[in-house]
Amino acid sequence: MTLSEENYLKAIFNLEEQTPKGVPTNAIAELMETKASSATDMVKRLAEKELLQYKPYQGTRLTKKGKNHAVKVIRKHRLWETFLVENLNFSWDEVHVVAEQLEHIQSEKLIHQLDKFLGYPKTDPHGDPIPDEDGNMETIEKKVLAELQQNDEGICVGVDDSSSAFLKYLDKLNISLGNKIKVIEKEAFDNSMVIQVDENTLSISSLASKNIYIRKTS
Amino acid sequence: MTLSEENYLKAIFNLEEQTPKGVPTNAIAELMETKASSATDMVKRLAEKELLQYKPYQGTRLTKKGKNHAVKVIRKHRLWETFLVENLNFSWDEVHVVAEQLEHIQSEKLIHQLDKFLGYPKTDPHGDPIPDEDGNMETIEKKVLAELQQNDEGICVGVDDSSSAFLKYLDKLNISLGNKIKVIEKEAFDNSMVIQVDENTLSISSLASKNIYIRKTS
DNA sequence: ACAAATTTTTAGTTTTGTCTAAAAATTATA
DNA sequence: TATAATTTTTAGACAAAACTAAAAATTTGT
Repeated sequence: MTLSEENYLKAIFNLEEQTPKGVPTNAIAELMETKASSATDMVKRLAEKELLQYKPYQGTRLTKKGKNHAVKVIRKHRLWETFLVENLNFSWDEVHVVAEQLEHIQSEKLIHQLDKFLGYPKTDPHGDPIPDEDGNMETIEKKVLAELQQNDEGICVGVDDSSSAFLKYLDKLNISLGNKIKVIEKEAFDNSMVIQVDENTLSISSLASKNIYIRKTS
Repeated sequence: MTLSEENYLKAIFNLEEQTPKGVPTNAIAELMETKASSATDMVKRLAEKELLQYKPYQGTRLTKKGKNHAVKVIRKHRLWETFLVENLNFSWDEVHVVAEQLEHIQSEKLIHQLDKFLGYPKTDPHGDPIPDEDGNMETIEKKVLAELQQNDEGICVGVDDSSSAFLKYLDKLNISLGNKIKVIEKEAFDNSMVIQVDENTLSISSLASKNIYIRKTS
């Protein structure tokens, strides 16, 4: 399994959650920042290896084998992110790029021992669940902050980790995993919110509130 | 700088110590377990990038730029080996293969923080010196055990890490870094030795004694 | 010094993963 | 339901890194 194949597999895995009836080639190409023709080529190769099913023009679906492999890569990615934040003083917006590299290191023992070293963490620094050795992971019932109503309360359990600018912004607002968040006011006009984070009161845009995941507590 | 280029650079760096007047293409090919024609191709590419000087049929020498880069890779390799042994319960014969992969991860911050995390170690688990951020490393004055005479004493400061079988053998004999070793008897016939390792007395072949490095203390 | 042996290079292919441009299939629209 | 717009695939090229086979340069042996 090459590096490139692994990256495509991971991308397709992530896309499947949103498009359960066959992932379109274009979506893959976009996420991989490449051309549709390249995505077609790769999808064909992965189909030969029985990592996914592919019918021309109908999109693809990972096979069990492909899904297993993707989950393994995700497990590695999230364990490394945890290590970087917990032990090497990385901040949560810096870890992604490095973990993208580390996730491809091949060694069963390495990842087993890393997991043990970290104390078998259940979630990574962005609140995403870490699969165990058998590929099972906690499903964290999370809502987007934007969906909460006035006086609703919850705990920040995750963020959309795709944008490092966003993560830096959250740092500035002092919002991080585990914070208790209460909706003080919801502005119907632009969907902005006034929220209370632990003891701090602050205002947050609609866009930002759509990227913060909450586990409701009331 | 691709993965392959980095591996060649490292190989050439290691060969230069033994062949200071131009590294022959064949030697590179052999160490890289590839064909001479491939080595020629790569050497040409590295020469274009000014990482080494190359005149057809005359062998190559790394430039300062090439040497710098090679040392950086070696630094990463040895820091990772240290991490694997100290924190992830790897034994010294298992670390090499994994470190070969980890040494190619690109992140200044990662390696800086890893060094700090490990407490700025001076040597790796095989006793080889770890270069600092500026590329400087301790030169450890080491002799091969085979050269010692009867009643000479020393401390085990390194081993030839190329063979995992050898490292496993040393584990069985309970020889590891930092052990005090004394030559009890030297057999002229086959150059085998009877040595005392800490409190243990044992016999060791000529071949083995050529692969153990000692810092003499008497 | 000259033929033989060895080392090194060149030339031509292969594989992986990408690209552009054009063709084909699908979906949307009027 | 034709036609237009969009999506997807095919065909043909390219670059990196390897290979094989053959040619060229160097070194060795007598």
